[in-house]
Amino acid sequence: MADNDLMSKLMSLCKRRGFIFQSSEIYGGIGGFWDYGPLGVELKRNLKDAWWRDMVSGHDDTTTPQGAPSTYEMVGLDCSIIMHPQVWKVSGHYDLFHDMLVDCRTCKARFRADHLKSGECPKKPSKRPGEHTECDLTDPREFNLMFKTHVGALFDLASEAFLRPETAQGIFVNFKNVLDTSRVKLPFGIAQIGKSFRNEITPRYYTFRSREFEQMEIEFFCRPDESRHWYTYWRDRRFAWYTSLGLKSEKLRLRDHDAAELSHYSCGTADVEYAFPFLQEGDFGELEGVAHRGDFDLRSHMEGKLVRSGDGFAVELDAEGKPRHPGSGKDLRYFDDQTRERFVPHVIEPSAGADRGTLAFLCEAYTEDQAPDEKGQPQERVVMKFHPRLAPIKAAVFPLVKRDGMPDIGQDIYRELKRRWNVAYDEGGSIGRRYRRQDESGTPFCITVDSQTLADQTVTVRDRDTLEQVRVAMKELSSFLSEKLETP
RNA sequence: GCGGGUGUAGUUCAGUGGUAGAACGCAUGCUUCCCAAGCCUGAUGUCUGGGGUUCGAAUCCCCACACCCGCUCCA
Repeated sequence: MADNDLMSKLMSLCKRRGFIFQSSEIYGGIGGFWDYGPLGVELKRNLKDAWWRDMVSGHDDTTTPQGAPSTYEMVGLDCSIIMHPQVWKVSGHYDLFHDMLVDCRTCKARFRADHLKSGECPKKPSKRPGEHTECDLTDPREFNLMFKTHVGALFDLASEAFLRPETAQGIFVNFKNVLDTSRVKLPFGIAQIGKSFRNEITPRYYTFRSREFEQMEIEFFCRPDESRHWYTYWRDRRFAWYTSLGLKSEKLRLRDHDAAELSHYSCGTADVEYAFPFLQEGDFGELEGVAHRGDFDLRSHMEGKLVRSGDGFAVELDAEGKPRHPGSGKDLRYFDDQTRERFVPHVIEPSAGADRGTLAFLCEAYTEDQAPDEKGQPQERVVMKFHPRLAPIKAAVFPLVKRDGMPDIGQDIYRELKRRWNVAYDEGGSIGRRYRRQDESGTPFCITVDSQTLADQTVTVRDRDTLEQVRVAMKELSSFLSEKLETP
């Protein structure tokens, strides 16, 4: 049984507190698109920043990470959303995402229009679609899972272009540029964070399956004979990343795809999956796919669109024996100056959904527990237990009361801390109310100026999860928070 | 894409043809020395949208849209 109760409560909190809004809400909304509010944008940005820091800018390319075959390098990239249409023809997305389909109104089956003569109607005895008397086929309709647009003011076929359905291709088509300009040597990774667009038939599950979404992707290039080892390294490393940010391991799982499930390009894929509350008990939803893509992508962009052929891949040919979708013809091979070999590197692709990650951390953070009221009676409390690195607001500063100069001291502290972190200042309402407000925002620490502050320049720091308070000298606050917030 | 449900204040909801409501939240001020307190004052509604029926529609009818649920799909 899915936990719909939890999901409704989380969704109303996200609206109430400004994490997530429906896109274009005042006009009735638009299906499959979502906006992040003031707290949501901080949360999602923190997630992306943590990813970029942990995978890219903080990467140490002089030390072999645990579990890795060797040291490696890592660089970043930021590619355009609209690319040359040939990219999508060669990558296979155009053919896969762009079909004329026929639906049967009776049996609800869907067929490719060009497969009607070879397809099989699900009704028994087996016949071709349309051959049963009850069959009620629609006209062929265009299904385009890529968003189409036009480049330039002229709307004709030649100007047709697509919003990218994945960020990966931008990395592959820039492979040579990066090689030629950054001095990287194999093995190395190219990372990118950016928006992608898929015209999903059924957007569903809050922000989980959206039509516009953000990906955090690495294309990791390595020698073919080391690729298996790198695949397991990345698979395990990426799984561990989520637990390090607070997803409980029993709600996470790493699932290897079986052969039938593998994508057209992949010779090995594992998903990092999370037990979202909107799914049935025992079901998991994908946060990230880690795929072994072999040399499929670089080869495609050299030779043309590939199709499976025996155990490997071959360029798909048209009726005249020419490539159906020709590649760039550019040599995208890597030259190893130690071994004097020239070859197409293999690719390991850890591809994470930033919105799905954000949603998983929201679900994980939502907690109801008990906190005492002013009379000491336990009251229900809603608290978002974000990992400190992800928390939208890192600390809040309160004067206990609005007199005796406490607001001035509180504002001084606020201004000092604001130089390093996103910090809130609040003097409205009772102290308990202000604590609870920050609990729903997921703020890990609340700093309160009280009468003792006036005497000895210490403040109380209240812990979001334990409710415990410690006294800290004002001048130690910055280093105190630094240790609490930035120690992994 | 199919079927079911829902749509009223920021949130949760009441309102069944006759003046748009409650609680919480928010804002304001007083009080308050540590966990949603008390009191003051106040703001906030395209009743999802569009059509129709009616003297009159949040309420009845039709059409759309959005979200939730179950199938289907997930390259």
